[in-house]
Amino acid sequence: MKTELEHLLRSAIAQALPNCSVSEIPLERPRQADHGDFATSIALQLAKANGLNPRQLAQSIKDSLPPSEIVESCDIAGPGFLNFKLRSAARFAVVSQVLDAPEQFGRHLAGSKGSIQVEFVSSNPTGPLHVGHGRGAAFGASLSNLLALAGWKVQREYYVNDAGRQMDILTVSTWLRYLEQHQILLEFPPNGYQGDYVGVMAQALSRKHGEAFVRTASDVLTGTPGLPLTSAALDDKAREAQTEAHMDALIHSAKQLLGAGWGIIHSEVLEDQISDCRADLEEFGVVFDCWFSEQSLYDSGRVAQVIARLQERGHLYLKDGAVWFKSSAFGDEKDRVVQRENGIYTYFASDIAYHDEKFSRGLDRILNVWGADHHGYIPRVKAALIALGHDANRLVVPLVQFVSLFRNGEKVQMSTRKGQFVTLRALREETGRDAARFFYVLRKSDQALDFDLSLATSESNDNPVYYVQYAHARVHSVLTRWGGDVQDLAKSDLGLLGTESEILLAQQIARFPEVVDQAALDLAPHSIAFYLKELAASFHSWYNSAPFIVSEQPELTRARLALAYSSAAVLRQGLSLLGVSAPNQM
RNA sequence: CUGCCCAUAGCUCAGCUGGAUAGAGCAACGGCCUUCUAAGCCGUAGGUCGCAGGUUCGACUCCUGCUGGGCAGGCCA
Repeated sequence: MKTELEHLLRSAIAQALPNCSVSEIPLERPRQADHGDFATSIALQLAKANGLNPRQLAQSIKDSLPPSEIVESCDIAGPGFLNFKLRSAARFAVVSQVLDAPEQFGRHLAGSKGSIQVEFVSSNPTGPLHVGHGRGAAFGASLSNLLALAGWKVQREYYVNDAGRQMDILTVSTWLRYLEQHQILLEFPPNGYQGDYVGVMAQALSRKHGEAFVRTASDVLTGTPGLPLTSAALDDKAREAQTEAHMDALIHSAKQLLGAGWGIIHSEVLEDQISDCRADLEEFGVVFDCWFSEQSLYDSGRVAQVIARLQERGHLYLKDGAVWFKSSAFGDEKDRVVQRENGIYTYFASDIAYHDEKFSRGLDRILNVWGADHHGYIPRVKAALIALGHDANRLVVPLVQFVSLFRNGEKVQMSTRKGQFVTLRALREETGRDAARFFYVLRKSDQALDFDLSLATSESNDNPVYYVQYAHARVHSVLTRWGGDVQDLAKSDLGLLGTESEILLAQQIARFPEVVDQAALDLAPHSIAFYLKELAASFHSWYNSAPFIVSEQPELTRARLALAYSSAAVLRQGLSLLGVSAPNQM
């Protein structure tokens, strides 16, 4: 409908202004009904560029419009707007379009926009996902679905940080709990992982390996500086430094004492965390095509190779014993270390390798969904890509802001440090998957989110999830009451429709493909959630305005049910983008 | 100190890459169930779009400055 109008306008403009090339024609659905079904300000824009009177230009565009089946009238209004009113048949044509192929509505040919990778969540596999990861998961999954519908070939990826110190700390933490369970008592380091899941993994180690990993306390502590005493005359900074040094020494000691056993514990702990994470996300309706291992970049030599390439291109230099990347030459605010004084690569080094690997896959676009606290990291990654000769504009990094939980109007206190964070699993258990998925995308992603648990769990009309789902359930309830064959609805006489609320609802339905396109362009799944609320509102309003089933008028009944059924189909389609179910009964 | 994000109705937030009289949900007030699910609908009221300039036919939208809040600035990840 919209594209047809665009064609009409394009041909009219070509005739009215033969020498003018028009790239894009803005067509909007006016808020006010008396401004028609569609309006365009194109005459205002072209008048400016060509030094013409806007209203006169609008008139000549109008006069040049080719005849059309769909246009009832075209009016010039205000300073030079062109307002189009559609014929009734054109307004309701969308109903048969939806009924003919519900799954195809709003869908572009798969891959027609190109290929895109969405990397999201990518949390360290060092503990359960919490509510912050949940937002990244809900956003990334919904965005991926949205992009797929809009015609992108989408690759969903989770980057597993399975190399590096954090994994070592988790491994040591598990081992220390294991030793505890075997009566080897050591003070548990405050910077170790405190959660209960660590003890659970330790028990699993005992079941599988018995006492194979038991060592004496004095052996374990050999070579460590010990933990700083709380009463010691050290300032906070020095105490923290010693705590970290103690952890590093513990890791070193554990590797020495355990030999091959270290690798066994490390890999079992990792496997445990990844499978737990995967299961958690699957229950949340979030599935990945690829779990990409950071460690694999080291194993394949990719990290060393990419650093060598930067070296060859002359973008590295030595300073204070470390290897620096000259990122400031490519837009970063300062240079960054890629290889430490001790020879170990930084996280940044493997990240360069990872992004280089991504860029070698031949994807048209690459999205990294990151927590907003990582925004300072973007310039250095782009700098590395540019330095390697890539087109860094292919990389886009949507940022996801923080989540605060509220229960009964009070903020739920969370602190990652003390291990007091609410897990995604706990949130799902409290609110259910549908409410959680919907609430997460109810806010623009770059805006901090206050998640109202009381509202999400309330079975009241305040709850937007139920509001939308209820509209869908009502349609199916009526269809059941009617009892006819749903397949017949496609053959209904839609000419019988035409009340104000019916027109409004049909317009809402017709808007879906436009909303999908725009939301995909903006990387904004929240637009889908807002649209669904509006679509549901239009439906509920119509539902209350008149009964659908009129026993003495079977044809009218059929036409109305066709409209109702197409509403339900679009609601289902939209909800599925967000990973929310569309129940037939509530 | 520097960079990024945010500021819209009493509250929580939309506002379609510059358009017509700035929208929705809560909360407030007044109505609608012997009829397809009231988890619903209809109506009333509520605004100097943080402040001050600038760009132009036209600004919530773009630019500059200011105020107020969030985040980030490691040889951590």
